[in-house]
Amino acid sequence: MHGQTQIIDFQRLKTACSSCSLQDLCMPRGLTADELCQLEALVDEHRRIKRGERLYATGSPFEALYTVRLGSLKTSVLFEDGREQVTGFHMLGELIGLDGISTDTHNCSAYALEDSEVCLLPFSRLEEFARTIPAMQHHVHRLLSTEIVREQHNMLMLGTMRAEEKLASFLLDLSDRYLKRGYSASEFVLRMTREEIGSFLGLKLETVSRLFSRFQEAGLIIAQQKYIKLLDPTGLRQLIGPPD
Amino acid sequence: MHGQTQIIDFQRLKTACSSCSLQDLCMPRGLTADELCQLEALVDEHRRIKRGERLYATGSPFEALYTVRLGSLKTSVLFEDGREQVTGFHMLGELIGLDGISTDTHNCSAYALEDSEVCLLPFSRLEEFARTIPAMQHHVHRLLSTEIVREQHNMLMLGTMRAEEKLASFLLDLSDRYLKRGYSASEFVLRMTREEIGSFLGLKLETVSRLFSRFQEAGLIIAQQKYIKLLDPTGLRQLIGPPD
DNA sequence: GGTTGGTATTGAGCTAAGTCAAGAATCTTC
DNA sequence: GAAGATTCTTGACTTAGCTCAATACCAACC
Repeated sequence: MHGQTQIIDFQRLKTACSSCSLQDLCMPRGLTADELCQLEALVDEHRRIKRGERLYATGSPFEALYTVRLGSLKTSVLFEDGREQVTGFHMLGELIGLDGISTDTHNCSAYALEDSEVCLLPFSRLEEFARTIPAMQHHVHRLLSTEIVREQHNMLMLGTMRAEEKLASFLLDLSDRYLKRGYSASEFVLRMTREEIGSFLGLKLETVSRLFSRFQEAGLIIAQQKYIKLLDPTGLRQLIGPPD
Repeated sequence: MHGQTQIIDFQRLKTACSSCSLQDLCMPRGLTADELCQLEALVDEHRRIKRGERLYATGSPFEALYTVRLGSLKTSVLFEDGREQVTGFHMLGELIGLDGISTDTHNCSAYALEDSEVCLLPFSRLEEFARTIPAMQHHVHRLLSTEIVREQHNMLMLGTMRAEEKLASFLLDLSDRYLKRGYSASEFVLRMTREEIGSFLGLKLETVSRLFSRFQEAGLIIAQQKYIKLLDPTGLRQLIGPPD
């Protein structure tokens, strides 16, 4: 079993960053061939995570960042009394684990929403690399800062939006991200449950479910369980705004 | 007027990082004297902001980070339709502006809550510095990551807490931060309005006001407008948890 | 291929927090 | 130090979203 994993990992190593279709998503543009080569040496492993399995847990030692290579994950923070807040859903090319740098310990947990695969970037090596290549250094700073901005948007969403607006912007955001990855922007299959969507949006699962139904009645979407089709993205966009 | 400002700034420059009481708060431990000296060269200016004035605006070009040297600030993100979400209140020694790295443009705005003063750290120079001193590089990464973790906590708060819990943890957090700065943990004057607290917590100002009154009736605090005294921090802490 | 357990939908009723509004306290400024 | 402008408090009422509960759907796995 372990032996087989080794073999698979070794094969995957050959399809490294330079030939990876997600290169643009997770790595900076404008690296020289030589620099790209060094970058490849950085990614020392791929890891497979089965649906529902955990990639890392809150409190576990931080060693590496991960980029989603296949599938999708969620990250969530836990409160002492068991309450959970999903802090993000992550798809192809997206980077996770940045919160671990702070204390050398992961500050959230990451779970696979479906069978997934991630690239592993040992952070100390990334730091070394960044020291020698300014473009890479700046890229790391940008990645961290972009995560801060993303979370600020989530705070805006959680703090100021009504349920309807939250779900509409959630769907539009997903749609956008699928589009950027070459998938259909109007038709997709959700990888997360109503409860996870609810947790992310600060709503209860029943509310999420009811809203899906309401959006469907209004002719904005088709929602059959996890299957979603956006019929009227403009209409969805118009939902976001002052109640009026 | 401008001349005078120049003189004052020049005087302040002399009380640079090496003799600044906030050194531990905003800069990494374990720099050599020489490194500290280089660090000082980095901070090229102090800036005074009067109460209510803006330090930087969303969309303005990002050039520098700022550390609070005196007073306090708030940062907030704005939604197209005018809704505002306060993303943080920042006091002595705290660093702001990290969200600007992402797009070379500020992604939130910063306003002084009282007459304040900040140290200005030009980011490109900080990057240069970080390239030569690994401890500094790691410190920058940590700062960014810590901001991510802070925002994750805010998301947890916004998404999962009841009004009562939000305000209790807000007060306890403030108390903590005052304590770390050598002020009283149990008695302080709020620098922000009920509306700003509400925006930060995802509540309306009336709700905040009512909660202050309720906490006071319950003997947990004394709240006379901006003056706050925590009578029973343990009681406040017990408010946070499942409704029971 | 039927059983089981997780997931989703929908309804009825409740409640925490919001809205609107009026008045009090405090700060600002001339 | 009086007038005006903010900010804060409190009350009465409304409502969006929650809770509880029952049923339906779907996927996984003997």
